[in-house]
Amino acid sequence: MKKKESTKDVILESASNLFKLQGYHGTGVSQIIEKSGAPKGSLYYHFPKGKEEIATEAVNLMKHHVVGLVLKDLSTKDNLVEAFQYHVNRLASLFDKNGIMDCLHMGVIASETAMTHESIRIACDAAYKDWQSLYANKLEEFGFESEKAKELSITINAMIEGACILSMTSKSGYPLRCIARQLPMLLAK
Amino acid sequence: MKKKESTKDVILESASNLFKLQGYHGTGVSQIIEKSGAPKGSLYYHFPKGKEEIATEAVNLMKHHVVGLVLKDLSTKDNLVEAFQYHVNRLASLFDKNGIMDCLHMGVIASETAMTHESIRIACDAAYKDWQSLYANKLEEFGFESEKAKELSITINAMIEGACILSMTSKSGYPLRCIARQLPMLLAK
DNA sequence: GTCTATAGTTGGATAGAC
DNA sequence: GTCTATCCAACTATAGAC
Repeated sequence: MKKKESTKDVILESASNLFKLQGYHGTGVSQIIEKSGAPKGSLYYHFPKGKEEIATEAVNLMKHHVVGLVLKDLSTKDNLVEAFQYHVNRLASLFDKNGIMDCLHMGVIASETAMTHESIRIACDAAYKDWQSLYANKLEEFGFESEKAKELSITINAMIEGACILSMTSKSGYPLRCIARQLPMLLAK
Repeated sequence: MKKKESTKDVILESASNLFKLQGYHGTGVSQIIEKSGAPKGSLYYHFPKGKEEIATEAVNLMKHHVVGLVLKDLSTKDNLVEAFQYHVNRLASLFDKNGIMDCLHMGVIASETAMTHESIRIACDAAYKDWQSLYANKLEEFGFESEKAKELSITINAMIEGACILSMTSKSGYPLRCIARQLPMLLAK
């Protein structure tokens, strides 16, 4: 049984893609309704609080999407370092192939709204913490003590976010591949 | 002899501060002229190509500012790891004190414009590469081979940019301090 | 070189018919 | 729940007096 995609879901998916690429202020409500095909009235029916509410829910959608992606990537290898390297290198390959950072880069919207739109900031914070938990779980699985695993998970999260920016700016997956090669030192016991 | 600050410089400094905090699309030309005190006519006299030209030159200003800051921070310690840790921890302290990431965070404007405003992208790319050169020089000074130094410098750059985002999102300098503590592993020989 | 006034467009948001 | 028409504020940019 195929689940019909509701108008709300269509709007949210279009919004999520646009926000990832152009950021919060760079994306207009009119652009969202144009891409989703929905009329402006529907949008304000489903999201009465307007743009900020759409962005908050779009961030939650990105969060769930990335959780799935990370879980899949990290479970492909038996070796800890190789698992994380596979994850990062796959992001690099996707970027080189598509020319856009179409996954796992929330940094733009997070930095833009951190000091001005509290509800979006909270959603971004929750997303980052969820991803870090996935990393930390994997690290503990391989013998890292809880506190150390937490610090490493934050470091890995930071490296990836930063490398996404450097890759976009230099138009090359090289920075991402570069941090992948430093993971053995970082995760040495 | 005190050098008088030209109208152009005042505009550029205001623009630079606003772009760092609010990003490219989040900052209006009207806001820049309001903060700088200059009238709109002057702005378009000094920057005929408008907002994009202001942003490009504002990024160059940030670049030079950070170059000075990095050179100063890295020269305070004789020990390699301690020098970099001092640098990162100082960013964390500044953030905790001021509540804003007022230095060394160009990620917002870089990601926002990477795919749409080529001249700004090039300016950001040049800034990142300049900072990485400073890091790489320090690393080579302490015996790292050229290629390895380059990869580490990119990694450090990525970690800092990413940690700035996480610190802003979580409203705490903790992520920055966290990556500082992982530097001994990363820079071990 | 400096400043004002304003053009022209797009932004987010709303009212009300269906 | 869906869609259209429309409001008003904000935006970038320009023209032209001084």
